[in-house]
Amino acid sequence: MTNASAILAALGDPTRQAILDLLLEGPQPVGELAALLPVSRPAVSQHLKVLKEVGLVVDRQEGTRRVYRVDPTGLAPVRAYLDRFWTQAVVAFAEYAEEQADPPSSTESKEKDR
Amino acid sequence: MTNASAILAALGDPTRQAILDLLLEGPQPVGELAALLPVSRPAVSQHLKVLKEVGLVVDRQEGTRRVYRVDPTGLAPVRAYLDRFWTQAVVAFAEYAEEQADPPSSTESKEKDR
DNA sequence: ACTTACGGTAAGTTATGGCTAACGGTTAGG
DNA sequence: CCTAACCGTTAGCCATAACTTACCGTAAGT
Repeated sequence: MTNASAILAALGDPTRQAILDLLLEGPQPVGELAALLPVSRPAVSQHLKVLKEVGLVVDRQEGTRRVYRVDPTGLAPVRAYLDRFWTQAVVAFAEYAEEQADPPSSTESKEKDR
Repeated sequence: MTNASAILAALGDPTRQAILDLLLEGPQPVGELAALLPVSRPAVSQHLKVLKEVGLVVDRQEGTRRVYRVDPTGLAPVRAYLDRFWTQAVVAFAEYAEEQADPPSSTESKEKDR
């Protein structure tokens, strides 16, 4: 499942975010991406390697060029992770709120509520 | 809305991920977090500062201690961003697949399909 | 008032990661 | 077969950010 942490780390870099944004327009070869970005072609290659390792993009040999495209399924782990995170956070907040509104066994009227 | 890129960058660091995971168990003071992590207390403070700036956590003074907890709403921008990303990726893939299955106006039988 | 506990901040060091330049490998085309 | 286009990989440089140590402020407790 390519640990969600690794995917988040990959998504953390702004250049990789830019590459993914470009690939959202459609599949593109490496040279094309490099031409649209303020970094060199090898830099793009390295970023694509990272993105490929975590499963966010897939590549395809096309003649002498290598065309990359985003892999929709690659985002599944992050979505699942964030969903878990979301529900957990809500639960934690609910417990916290309840604990605030309904003090179980503490001095009841020590501090004013409003 | 604290740009989604900034939140993703914050989520990229493994130590911050660990801190957030701990905070999912419930609100905790800084010292408690530092005791559970392989880094010093100031390091935790600095990470909490970053997490707070992007809106992923909120803090609350509690006596001499400062208790942090995750803010569920802080994740909303990332969820929105990833949702957009997801649908875009699916669209891009659909166009790509269609282009593969139904070559519009290219040399039709130049390469073998199967 | 003094002390203790707790945590944010600053300064300095270290390490990680992104970038470029150079090289090599592969594919198509003449 | 030779050349040109395209791209992955390596080595090395450099910037950033993660970490520690030290210091200072604040809030209780005695």
